[in-house]
Amino acid sequence: MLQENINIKFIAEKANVSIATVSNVINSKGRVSVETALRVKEVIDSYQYSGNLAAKNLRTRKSYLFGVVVSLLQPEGRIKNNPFYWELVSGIESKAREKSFDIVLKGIESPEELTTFITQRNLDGLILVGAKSDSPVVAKVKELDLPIVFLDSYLDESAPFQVGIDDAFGGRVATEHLLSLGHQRIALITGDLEPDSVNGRRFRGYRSALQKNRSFDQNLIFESDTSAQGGFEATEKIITETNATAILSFSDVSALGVYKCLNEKGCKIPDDYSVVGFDGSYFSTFMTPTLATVKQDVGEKGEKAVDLLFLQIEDANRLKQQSRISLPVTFMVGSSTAPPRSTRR
Amino acid sequence: MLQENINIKFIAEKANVSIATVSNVINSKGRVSVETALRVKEVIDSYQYSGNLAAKNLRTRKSYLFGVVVSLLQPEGRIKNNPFYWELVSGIESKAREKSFDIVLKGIESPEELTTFITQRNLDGLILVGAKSDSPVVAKVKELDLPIVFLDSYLDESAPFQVGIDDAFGGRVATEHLLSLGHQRIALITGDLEPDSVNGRRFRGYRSALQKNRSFDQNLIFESDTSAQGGFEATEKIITETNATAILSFSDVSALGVYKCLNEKGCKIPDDYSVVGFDGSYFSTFMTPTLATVKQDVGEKGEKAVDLLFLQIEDANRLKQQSRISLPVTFMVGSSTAPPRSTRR
DNA sequence: CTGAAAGCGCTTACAG
DNA sequence: CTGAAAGCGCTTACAG
Repeated sequence: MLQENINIKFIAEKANVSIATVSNVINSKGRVSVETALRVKEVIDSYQYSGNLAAKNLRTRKSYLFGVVVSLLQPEGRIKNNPFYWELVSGIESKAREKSFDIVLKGIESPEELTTFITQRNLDGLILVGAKSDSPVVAKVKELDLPIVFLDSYLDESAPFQVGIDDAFGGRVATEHLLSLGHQRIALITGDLEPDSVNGRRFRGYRSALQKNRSFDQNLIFESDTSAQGGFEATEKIITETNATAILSFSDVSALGVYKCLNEKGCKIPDDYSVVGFDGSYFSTFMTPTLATVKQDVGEKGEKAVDLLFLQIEDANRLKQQSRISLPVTFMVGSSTAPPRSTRR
Repeated sequence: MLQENINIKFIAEKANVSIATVSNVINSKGRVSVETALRVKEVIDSYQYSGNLAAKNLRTRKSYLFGVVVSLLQPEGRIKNNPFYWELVSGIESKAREKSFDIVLKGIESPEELTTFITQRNLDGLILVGAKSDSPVVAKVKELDLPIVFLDSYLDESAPFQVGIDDAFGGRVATEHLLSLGHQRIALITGDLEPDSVNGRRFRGYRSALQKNRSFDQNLIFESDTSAQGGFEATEKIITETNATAILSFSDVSALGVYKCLNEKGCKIPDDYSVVGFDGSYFSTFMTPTLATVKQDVGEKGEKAVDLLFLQIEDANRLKQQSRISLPVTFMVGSSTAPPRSTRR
């Protein structure tokens, strides 16, 4: 007694109609009488029939699949450790699910792998995270006739759909907060500092605030890994090599290392050093003292990216329209900042 | 000049062979002469042809797709905040990629959604994370004739393929560490305490260690959210309602809240309270004082799960074989534990 | 309103 | 060693 495959033909037979009618019912084409439709639906329900997407895909060229690519070409560390990716992917998935799209998560090691991935799977859209403007992946992908959204990237107009946050503003507002407290020497801990990157923009904000105040100093900038360890090592240098009174870290994760190092060296936060982070991670309010930070909504970033994908799918004309979404950030006051020691009494 | 679709027919024409031969070359069936194979390969390369998986899938019933499902039926908070999921998914993805499988990440809200997902996409395998033994999803999924691996679940023999860690051992070793320091009253902060769950097993380890020592006390157990906030709230109660000298948290994330609360109340770690976490998160060594914790390798858990999937795919006979992989955990000494105050001088 | 037929791009017996 | 043909499960003109 072998289980017959439940496919459209099986349903058609049970409902005494043709497979074309079953298809019309499923896709609500409306060219079916109400009674027939009802009967077909009943059969579908009773057998829990749910169609074969591969066959549908083959016929319609739609896969209902979005690719989410986190380039492995980036420094390995960032991928494994950044606690944000899950939140991001979570936002993407839930938004995609609303419209019955699935997401396939893919790490790639070369541009060719990406195009192969896209064509093999007939992807309906692609979300690329943290692509660098000069990356061969970006060049390759822009040639494709496919809805794409770049996340946390700063690409030129040839990549019309991008979602990010106001990084420059975040960098500026964090710096201005420290300036307003009276800090003049604000050390910076940053990841990779390419100009057209998230860090690059945050840096611009930092620099412009300081330049307005004539206190920008190249020697206070420390490029390190975006990780707790990276923050720790940068802080060691800051303590010994500079006379900074405040530390701005372009990620909360690094700020963990800043705290650790300051604690080990017997430096008090905020008495000896004020500290400001970036991201507004779930743990920032649980650090002691509470970390002042620039908060962003990572989940929403993912959701917006999916919105832009659907925009491109639903209205092909918009393909030409520029649409860079820049989500706002908020400065979160914490107990990790105070006026510098010299100005206090 | 419209771009012709590059499909198997196109390649066949360019190479002057039939599509059957192209197919045989692609799939290395070996029934093709060396010269022909070479010529075909050249054409394939020059057009960067990469096949259509939907068509292949339709024909062969293989999708080269694994589903990774994090049940949304669990308390919402756990999904969004747990920093481990990314590490887990990262391990799954990289292992799957080695054998050219892609993974589709899916949140589900009902058992029906899951079966629909599986049949629609013709999944070749499924990884289910943190399923409860009495969950309808588990019941539904076990009926299916599909390679499945349960992660961090404690199901009976009817679910032969499971991957987890030695939770009971972890709970025991953490407790014994505190006992050996002289602590008698060890408060416990745990998430959901179902018997057949990760927390349930860790609890068994905790309880058995304490019972052996005749110091198990039901009043020292605090069930709360697996989150920093949950840890914070539980600690407030521990301080005011108990005379505990040590706190064991079944997650490092909660331990963040423990630290926060103790700091706020002016309690010193480890002088007033010893603290032990669980998981060995990237941030545990960056807490001050360094958190003693039970370390697990989340990425490896994901990789092992994929291994078990391939085991089932490659050898259908093993479908009956029991194979629960329990990965080891290591106790990581930290600066967060010390003998209780009363025993010190 | 309904159904027969073609075709999406593959693989796989089968014949030669 | 090679190719013609059938068929996987759908959708979509098209005819009736």
